[in-house]
This record gives sequence, C-alpha cells and structure tokens, in this order.
Amino acid sequence: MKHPQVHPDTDQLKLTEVMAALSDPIRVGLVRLLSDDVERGWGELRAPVAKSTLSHHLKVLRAAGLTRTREEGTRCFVRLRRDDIATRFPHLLDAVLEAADNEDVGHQVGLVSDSVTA
Amino acid sequence: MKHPQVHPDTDQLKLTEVMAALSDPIRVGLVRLLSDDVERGWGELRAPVAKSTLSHHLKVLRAAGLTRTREEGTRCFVRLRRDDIATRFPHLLDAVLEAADNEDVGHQVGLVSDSVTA
DNA sequence: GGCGCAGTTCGACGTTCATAGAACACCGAA
DNA sequence: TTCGGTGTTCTATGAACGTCGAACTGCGCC
Repeated sequence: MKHPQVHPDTDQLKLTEVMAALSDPIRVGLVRLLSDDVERGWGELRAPVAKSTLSHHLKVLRAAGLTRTREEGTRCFVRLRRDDIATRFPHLLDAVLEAADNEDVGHQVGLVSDSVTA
Repeated sequence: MKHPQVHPDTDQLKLTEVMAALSDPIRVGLVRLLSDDVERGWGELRAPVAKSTLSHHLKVLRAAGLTRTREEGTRCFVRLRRDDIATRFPHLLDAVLEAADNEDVGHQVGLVSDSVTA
C-alpha cells in the first residue's frame, strides 16, 4: 500500500468526476454491490478483470469520492460513501442505483460467495 | 446534415452512455441550458469551443438520447428529452441538474443573448 | 446559376482510459 | 529471516476522447 490512500473531502466531490466514475459498467457493478452499505474485503469481490485492473477501478471510485478504503494488515476493505454523496448530491446515487438495477448494469460483478454457476 | 440524425428510442437508453455524456463540463452546461425545456437554435448556444467541437458534443448528447435535434432548412434546433429520460431513469436528470447547479458546472456555456461581460 | 451561411465530417494531434502482466512493497506466519 | 499472500505501481498497448482547422454538404437567397 505504501502511499496512503487519498479520500477527497465530501465538499470537494466533483460532479463530472463522479459521472465519469459511473460511466464504466464494472464500476457501476461495484457500486451496486456495495449499495447495501456492507463493508467488503477485496477478496470478496468478483469481477471479470485482472487483479491490477480491479485495483485501478477501485482507485477511480476512491478518487471520485464514491468509496472509502480501509486497510487492516495486508487486506483492504471498501465501503460506499453513501451519506457523503447524498450530502453533496442529494438523490443522485439513489437515482443511479435504481436505473442500474433496471438495466442490470454491471451484472458481471458479484461476490465470490455468489454461486458462480448461475 | 446529409445523414439523418439518429435518436435512440426511449427504451434503448443506456445508463453508462448517459453517464459518460454527462461527464464533460461543456455537455453538462448544455444540458443545464436546455433544462428549461425551451427549444434552442444552434446559433443561440455559446460555448468556448470551436464550431466543430460543439457539433461533436451535441452529437454525443444526441447519441446518448439526452437531446433531440430538429432540422429546419439549414438550421438545427435542440431540445432536452426530459420526459423520455425521466421515463427510463426516474429522478436521474433532476438529481444531476440539481448537483450541477450547486457546483455551477458548465458555467462557461450560455446563450448569446446573455451578457458576455458578466 | 452562383454566393454565402449553417452545420457536419474528416484528418490530425495529444491526452486519457481500460486492460493486462510483471515487478514491487507490505504484512503475517512459519 | 524467509516465504506466501495481498494489493499497488510500472510499463505497455490499443482504443476512445476532446480539440481544432479545413474540407465538404445542403439550403436559401440574390
């Protein structure tokens, strides 16, 4: 981890960055996955991309202020910054999540515990 | 104009495309400008980019299904597809517009009739 | 017909992005 | 201290993007 991860303050979130972060299906899938406000470990996340690519996507989400990452030993945990986003952009995340559900955006993203055979 | 402009059907709008379209300040500015549901002519639009670039941005908005373009002789008019978007993605556009207002995203975009000295 | 205007398309350039693999840094355990 | 697991960073590559100027198309008008 080396460099401490940066998390923008709530009042620094930029709309265009948030929109850009949510313009990739995999990232939308990750946000959907985290929308139950449960903190998840890296290892729980299942996505059809290489490890480094997943790390990249999580970094984008973090930089956009959508998620917060916590380190514990060698592992990392992610959580959605729901309240912060709602404070800055009321109803935005809810609207996006609803739309993403209807369209099933990012369905390829899931938890390892989910039955992969589905 | 040559090739007839394509306007995706309401039920074909893709969330990620909409998000991508709204991840550029100029395009957000255009959407804000059109948010009063008034049809505007190309000539009314003022943006700090070249003519061809503006054409490109309007094409992106059109392709994402956010706007509808009508031709009349040699001129074109744009209108926001508010109802269509609201049908497909309820509350999404409202949330984005509210956030964009708070942040004044795309303030560089305006109408020629607006006092430029401001 | 010929001119000019309005808007699009094309070609080009530099930037950013998504992606992957390899190398690295870090921590915990043996 | 050495090893393996975990996550980041580096480097590279191909694609997409924003931008512009120039060339093109189509329409209206003189």
